[in-house]
Amino acid sequence: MGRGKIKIKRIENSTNRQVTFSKRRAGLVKKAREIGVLCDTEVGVVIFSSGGKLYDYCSPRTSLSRILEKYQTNSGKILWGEKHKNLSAEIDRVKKENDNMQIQLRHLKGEDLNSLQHRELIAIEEGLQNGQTNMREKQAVILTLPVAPELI
Amino acid sequence: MGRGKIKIKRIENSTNRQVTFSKRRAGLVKKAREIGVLCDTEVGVVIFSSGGKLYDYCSPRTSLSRILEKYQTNSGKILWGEKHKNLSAEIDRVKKENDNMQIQLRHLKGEDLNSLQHRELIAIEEGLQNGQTNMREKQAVILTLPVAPELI
DNA sequence: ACATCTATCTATAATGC
DNA sequence: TGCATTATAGATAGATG
Repeated sequence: MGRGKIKIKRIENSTNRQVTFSKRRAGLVKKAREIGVLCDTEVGVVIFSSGGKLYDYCSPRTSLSRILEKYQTNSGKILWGEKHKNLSAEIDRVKKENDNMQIQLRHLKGEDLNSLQHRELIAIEEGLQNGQTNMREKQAVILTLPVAPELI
Repeated sequence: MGRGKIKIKRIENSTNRQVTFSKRRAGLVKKAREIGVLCDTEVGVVIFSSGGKLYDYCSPRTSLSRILEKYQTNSGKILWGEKHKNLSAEIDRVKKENDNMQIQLRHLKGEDLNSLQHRELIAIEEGLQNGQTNMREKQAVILTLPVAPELI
């Protein structure tokens, strides 16, 4: 539409490309607004220029966020699959750490020892003894302090 | 554009509205495709008809998901609502649990005791002694077994 | 409700300043 | 470089089958 017909393919001249981008972006947003009003629909448009700049439009009385939420429930497509996967993976990882520590704690308390090898029991025993040694040293320090331990 | 000019306001006749919706939706998507190709940009469009039906377009070689990911990093707006928040919250919760157990373990090993109150030290000491008691009982059982402990 | 047609309106490519 | 103009291509409102 204009003085000459153009082929729909990337405009090589970067100046022309930029100019056309501005014009057509405005046009696209205008059309989006119009269909929204005329047909009483919700419309969202997101455009990234090749320079990475962001432009968007969305019908009044709603938000991209809300439109996309609807999009997901309607299409069944998950838009943020990757992000969610990452978060879920982190949860799994942390929970596993958690379980391991839980078990260690139990062992140190003398619980759930039945499934352990002798070697492992020895290690725990050593851990307990180290702990007590350290603890006694600490207590000793406290007892030699000139004030009551409760106030430390 | 057409036999007559129209005002940009909701089309009351529902048949006309539906027809216009189809036509303009096609037009909008075509424009989106064109600006994408001509200007080498990424474009995403989401439309909900008033009947709740979903239509969308997105440049080839990408996906709405990717476009929206970019949208978020560029705009700083968060598009995903509850789900994401819930996952984040769970991560926080689990990590906190994690930290607490980490600390307990350290304490039982006799580390990081300096910041503790006397009362807390006593509790830990008791824990250690319980642990050792339980441990000794366990060891005693093992020692009375008819096979070498290593093979258990 | 759906496809086709066409007169008319709109968007815009090229141009000029 | 960016805005205003204008001739033309493209989109589409209403009509018709």
